[in-house]
Amino acid sequence: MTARFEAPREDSKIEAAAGPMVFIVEDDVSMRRSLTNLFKQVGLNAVTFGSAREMLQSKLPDVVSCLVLDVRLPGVSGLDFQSELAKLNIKIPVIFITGHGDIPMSVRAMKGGAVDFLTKPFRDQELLDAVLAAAEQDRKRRSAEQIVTHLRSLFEALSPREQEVMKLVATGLMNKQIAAELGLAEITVKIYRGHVMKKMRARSLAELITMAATLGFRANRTEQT
Amino acid sequence: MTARFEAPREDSKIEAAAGPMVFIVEDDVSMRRSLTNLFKQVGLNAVTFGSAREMLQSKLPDVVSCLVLDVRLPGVSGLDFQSELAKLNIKIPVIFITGHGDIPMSVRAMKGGAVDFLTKPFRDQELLDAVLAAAEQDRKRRSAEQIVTHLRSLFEALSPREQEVMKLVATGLMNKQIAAELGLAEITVKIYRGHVMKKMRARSLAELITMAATLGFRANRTEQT
DNA sequence: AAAAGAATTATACGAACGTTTGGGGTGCAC
DNA sequence: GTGCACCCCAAACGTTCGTATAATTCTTTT
Repeated sequence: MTARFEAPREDSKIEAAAGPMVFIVEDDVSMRRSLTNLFKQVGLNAVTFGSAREMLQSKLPDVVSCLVLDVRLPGVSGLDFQSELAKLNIKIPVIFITGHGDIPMSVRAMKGGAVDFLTKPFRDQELLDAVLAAAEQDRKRRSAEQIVTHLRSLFEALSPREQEVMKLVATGLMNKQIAAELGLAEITVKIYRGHVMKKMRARSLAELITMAATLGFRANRTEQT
Repeated sequence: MTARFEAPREDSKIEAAAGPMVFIVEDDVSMRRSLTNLFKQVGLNAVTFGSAREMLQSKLPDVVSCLVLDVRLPGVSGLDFQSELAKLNIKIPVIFITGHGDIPMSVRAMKGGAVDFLTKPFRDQELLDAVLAAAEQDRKRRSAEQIVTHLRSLFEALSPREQEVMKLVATGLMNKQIAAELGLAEITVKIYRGHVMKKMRARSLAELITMAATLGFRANRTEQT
């Protein structure tokens, strides 16, 4: 092991993508500070906001993250903010903390998909456990979502005809039937089908069917509702 | 609106399979009675138990149902009972009711998958709404489960060799490759494959692949964990 | 205007699939 | 021991699939 050049360790501009991020929406300044300290101590990247609006206005980085949210906030309440995030299709896992909670509040939060609902005072470890669980949940969701996003982009790169053919192939129709359905010659369908396999990078019909299923094309009447 | 004959309302022997059933586990006798009355009034079939053990000992009918569960019970607590049901793989939706609840309790219940957590006193309508939602949830779960159960029974009716072939077909292998994998002649694989299609009642490869996916056979590395 | 890509079809051929017909053998249950 | 299910294979034939070659038309991009 001779001494050699290595990539510098202090390139703090890259580390943004390192660990999970924790967003904190909390109006109480001292609480905010203590939360931030807690997270920094265990190496978590924490970013704080004083209100829901503040957080919505800043553009959130696209990394594994979770949200520690106070229920009682100036302006929109934490619970309403949770609904709002859902409506905006922002799927960040939420951990509520509150000093003045009640049961209906916690139930509403949990129904809304919250990871946890902690009442002050709580032990640091409780919050950290919740944050870690939330981050893990977000990581899984992202990795699943990334797959369908990738597939969708491949699919959208298909020509319209190719897309139609792919859908019908996934339905289980034969080339002949697809041709009839689309008013084409069978040979044409075969060619588009070949394009589909190449462009979707499917190495077998089984893979293509699986992709189609992932994209939400239903093959048969296996399930509904 | 002329008077006309209608199906008789009193055929109580058939109605067992009619609507959803509501199980009630509650030790307080007067509460039990009032709950029963409430459900009867809206045409729901209610069955009560005084404790968790009582309910576990009676054999539950296999119909759409839900469980209204008091948190504070003699013997096992409602929350422990919920865990126990999960461990026993009994997936009945649970609605908690309690007179002496706190937030950690409700959070644990909701994390455990409870549909709702109501504190006494609650409005009748609140409980009814929860029960209806729970029943609907159970109905969906059952209909989904029934499909995989059916598929599994078809799959298990295959001979061992046929099962192996089906798995490999679902993987996207060609007959030739399957033959090599299993040390068979290609023609043999073709024949088993034909059996698989018939016995699984698949009318196309696409359907078979979908079935295999439903049964949990993964085709490619599309997703994990 | 030329290039590029889409949509479309034809002819042709080889590979893969599916089924039928007709055999072999084993092992178990009645 | 006869029947039955499973296991295994072959020859043969027809169908379906996949791809290559080649061509026409249209639209869009450069």
